Amino acid sequence: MIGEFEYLLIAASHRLGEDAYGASIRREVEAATERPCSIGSLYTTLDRLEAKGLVTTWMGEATSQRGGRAKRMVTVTAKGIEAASIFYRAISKVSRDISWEAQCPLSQE
Amino acid sequence: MIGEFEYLLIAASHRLGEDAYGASIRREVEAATERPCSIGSLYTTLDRLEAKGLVTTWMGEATSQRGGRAKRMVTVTAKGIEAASIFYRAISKVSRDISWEAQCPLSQE
DNA sequence: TTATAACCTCTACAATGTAACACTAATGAT
DNA sequence: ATCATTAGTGTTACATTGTAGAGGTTATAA
Repeated sequence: MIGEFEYLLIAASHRLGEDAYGASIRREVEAATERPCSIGSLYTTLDRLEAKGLVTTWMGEATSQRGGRAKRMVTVTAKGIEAASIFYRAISKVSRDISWEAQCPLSQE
Repeated sequence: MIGEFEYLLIAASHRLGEDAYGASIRREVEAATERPCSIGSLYTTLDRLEAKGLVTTWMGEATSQRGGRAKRMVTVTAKGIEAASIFYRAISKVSRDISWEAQCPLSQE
């Protein structure tokens, strides 16, 4: 089973489609989690996902804009979609009927 | 951030309410993931959740039924609900607009 | 020719996930 | 009585994931 962070990367990549590459995925993940995602975490996990065949990556062309370094593009494989699907289904299933929010107006310890 | 398995335990415990204890939580997790959940995984993770203050556990009475050993009862703390909520929100947010299922009728490699 | 911007790589370590195996305490059957 | 069976829990060790830090490349802008 893939982990939580792995799922975040796969889902973010899938959402981004053609525009999925290291830095954009990172921004997407940060937007979803509302907390910083370190560069190291991201590429390390991307490497692992690729090793497991859940995503494919390749280096794009350098673009002609300030800092236009070549990007590491990402595509989720069918196997990756399958893994994400299983993960998501499990989370959804165990969470059915639960509404985490609004449990306690003022979160007390 | 809590991990995926930790989330499964918290959510299952929360769903079970008064009936949450080791073995019942295990069954709930297995139902959600559709795969076996080893005993060791369960208690090890339960210990960690308790150490982090995300759940409270205590030993119940032995019941008078075959194999009626004392159960380790579990309650999710406010802090645990908070953590689960954050996890769930992140997953939901990054998954918005994605429908994993029905991507490919016959999952090809 | 130096600053700044946008990106990627590598290394090491901490936290989580997981299985195997062992143990306890009750009932039911012989 | 004693032995199998059922329902539970605990411990240890190791594999997999999560995460940060520091450094390196390639481009434009000043």
